[in-house]
Amino acid sequence: MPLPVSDFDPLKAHGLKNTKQRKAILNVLSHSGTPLSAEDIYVHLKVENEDVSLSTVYRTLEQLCEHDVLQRVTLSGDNRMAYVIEEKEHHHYIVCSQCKRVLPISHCPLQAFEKALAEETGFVLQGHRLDLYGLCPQCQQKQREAAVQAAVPPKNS
Amino acid sequence: MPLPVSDFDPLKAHGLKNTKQRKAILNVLSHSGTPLSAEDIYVHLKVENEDVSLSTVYRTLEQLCEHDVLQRVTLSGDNRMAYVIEEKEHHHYIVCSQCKRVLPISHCPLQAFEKALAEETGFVLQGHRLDLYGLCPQCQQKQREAAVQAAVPPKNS
DNA sequence: TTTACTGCAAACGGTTTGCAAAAGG
DNA sequence: CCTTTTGCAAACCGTTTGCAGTAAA
Repeated sequence: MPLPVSDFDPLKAHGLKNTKQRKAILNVLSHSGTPLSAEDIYVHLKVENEDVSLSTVYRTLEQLCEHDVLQRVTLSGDNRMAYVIEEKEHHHYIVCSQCKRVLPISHCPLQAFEKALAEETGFVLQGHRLDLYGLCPQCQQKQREAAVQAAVPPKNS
Repeated sequence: MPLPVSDFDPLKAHGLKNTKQRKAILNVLSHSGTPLSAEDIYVHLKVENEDVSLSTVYRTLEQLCEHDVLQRVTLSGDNRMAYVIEEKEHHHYIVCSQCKRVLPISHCPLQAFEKALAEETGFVLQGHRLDLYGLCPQCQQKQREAAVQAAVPPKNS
């Protein structure tokens, strides 16, 4: 359940001007559980008749990333950047390679690995990028149905 | 130690014509332990006075990926695609966020995690993307030296 | 000789930027 | 008012594509 944005105002908190456009962008992101691209946000706003130019979307997103209000992520099989409201807990995503649905994953399995890796390589670890892809239950189901369909010898037509 | 490309010819093996350009591209990749971008390869060839157009580089890379001779990877903090000779063993990379040096990591820690995740989410896992970033030993050293330098009160300007 | 391949230049898609007008504080 | 911020259009950068010429088999 997304909290109302107004509860803690990231714009005022960072000395940024409180414009209609920025509020609208933050509003879209705060109501989406998953990362959105600039274009996603742009069309979302268009649908809601909030008129914000694409460059403003880009500029706002970048600015909010610099202030650590948002986080940039890049998901498998998509050349675009995507953005989420910065969460306190670190987590990853699994993307359905068919319908592109994105599911957040709360647990990150890499702490132990990073520690071992640091010892082994001498690197000081600063972060990582992990995302997974697969078929979501719904698309598996569709695929099964299609297979059954194909197995039936075509009657007429 | 990179094997001579000629040992097993991926071009002939896949019914692709054995052109000078393709051999040159494969040669560059087989002598690089780490992923290279199209541009990387292009300039590499230019330096060696092998004249290959950038579009040919792109077309060759894509083709070889389709035939599973190469693998596309995308590394943190770089919007470009990079390419490596396909290895039998699955592995990942750690990138130095300062000097951009890339170090391959042989062990992948995600098998167990994927299994658990499949059970938990109902997804059929198809793959993942993981890369790590940090500071390499050399850049840590440089940073330490810089810190010492800064600690000394500036004598004469 | 046939077909695959190459180089060139132009197109493309996502992102960034310069500039003059508009709006926040 | 003064400073940000905005919208527009043009630039940008990595990548892809159409096409006419070239080279492999």
